[in-house]
Amino acid sequence: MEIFDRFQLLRSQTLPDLVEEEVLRMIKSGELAAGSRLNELELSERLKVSRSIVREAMRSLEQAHLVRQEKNRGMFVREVLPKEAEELYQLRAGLDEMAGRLLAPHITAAELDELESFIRRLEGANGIDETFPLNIAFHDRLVEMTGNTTLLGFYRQIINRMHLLRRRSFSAGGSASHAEHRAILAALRTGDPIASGEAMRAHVDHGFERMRQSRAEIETMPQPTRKTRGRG
Amino acid sequence: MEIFDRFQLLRSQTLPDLVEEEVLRMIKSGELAAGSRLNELELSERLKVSRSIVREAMRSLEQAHLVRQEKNRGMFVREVLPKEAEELYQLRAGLDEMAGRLLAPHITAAELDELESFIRRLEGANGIDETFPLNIAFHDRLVEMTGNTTLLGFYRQIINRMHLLRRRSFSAGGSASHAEHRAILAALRTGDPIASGEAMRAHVDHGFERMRQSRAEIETMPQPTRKTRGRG
DNA sequence: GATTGTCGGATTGCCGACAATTTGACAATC
DNA sequence: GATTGTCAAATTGTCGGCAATCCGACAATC
Repeated sequence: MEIFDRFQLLRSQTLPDLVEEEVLRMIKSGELAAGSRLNELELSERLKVSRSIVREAMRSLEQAHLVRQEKNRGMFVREVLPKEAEELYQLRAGLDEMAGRLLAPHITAAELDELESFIRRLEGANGIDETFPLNIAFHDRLVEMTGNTTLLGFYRQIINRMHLLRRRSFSAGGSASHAEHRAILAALRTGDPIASGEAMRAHVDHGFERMRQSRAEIETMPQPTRKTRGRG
Repeated sequence: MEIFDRFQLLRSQTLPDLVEEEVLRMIKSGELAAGSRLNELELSERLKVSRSIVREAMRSLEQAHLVRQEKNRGMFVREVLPKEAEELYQLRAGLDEMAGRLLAPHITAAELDELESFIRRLEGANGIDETFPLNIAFHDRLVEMTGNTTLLGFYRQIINRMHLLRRRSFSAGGSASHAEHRAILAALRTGDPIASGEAMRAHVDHGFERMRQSRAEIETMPQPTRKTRGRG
């Protein structure tokens, strides 16, 4: 690591930042399941920091809607009910449409190549453990290319919240998905904002339908629950 | 206040929540100007709480992009530069367009009346101190009517951040604005999602242009600055 | 006189301790 | 035996204090 990077790190990273990052990682990876309870003392001991640090980190995650605090009762990883899941999809569709509209007019040849490379890797990948992160990265990069960092921030917030959905199918692959990726790329190539936006929106809308299907087939809708996990 | 409300309050409100609320109010009201420094000790003494409480509240506001923390140097009310201002407007335009699309198909007669009442009051109001909060309330209520609480949450986050813009013109009135409100209402009355969405988007886009104009006339673009205000 | 070194007050980063609340178990009462 | 009262362990809410860092002032050096 470059000396300048370390300098920046020491200068900017506080313990609460690191704890927040770690808990976010645990939520994203599924290590911490939706609905599970977070014990302050246990967390602070595991990460070798004081409870104050953990509490600060949790405040941030609460604002991001990833955990919820009940006064005097503790913190819980949030559960996303079907209604909210649909709302998140609607929002993501809106933002992705925006991204397509914004990006199309000024995307470069190099960027088109980069996106195509993502798509090729996605088509070659198999198993959700390979496709899932690649798919996330593809869409993240596409939004990043718009140059609108505020949009990117909101987009990531939505994706983070979508990680709370039980099934990872919210961003899974499949041949239908691959075709849609190609359609997005084709639209961007023409430089048409409207067509690009619509290709993006269609992809998200179809993704929502695929999730509903797979959920309907495999499991019942998740119900709200107060039940906490064992504390061992 | 109802006994049940007080019960709910005691049950849910923590000190950090109250502090966060208060600082948010101060930022919105302009009591705390963008760029100004926040002294932990001073805040904690003024609000009669410990520094830990203030720090927790600030973590939340930081996640909401309303303040920024510099390690060992303090917290500052964020400044929104022109690039970010434009991005916020683009985002708001996107979300408002979404709101129009979502609301149009199922808006009720009572809701149309309510919105019209807002518009009439806006047309009768004068001075930014009257029009500003009314205008905010009108748009907030409209988004709320969509029933998409997740959308409403993101929308409010954007509006909060827009309060950091120096000139309140980001949501000011004017006869042009009034006409656009009428156009939105008319579109919603027809129940057409596309037309309603476009009316909403047009209103925000024009609002952005109005802000740019007034800023170009009156002041130079705000520059990034490290300078802190006096500490008295 | 401009640069560099040193120091002290002010402020933040972090921690451990105490108080308040919750929660489940068990006893008491009808 | 179902309800109510009581208690203790576990956990969270809040606080004040110590250490580390920053920052401006002043002194020293060239």
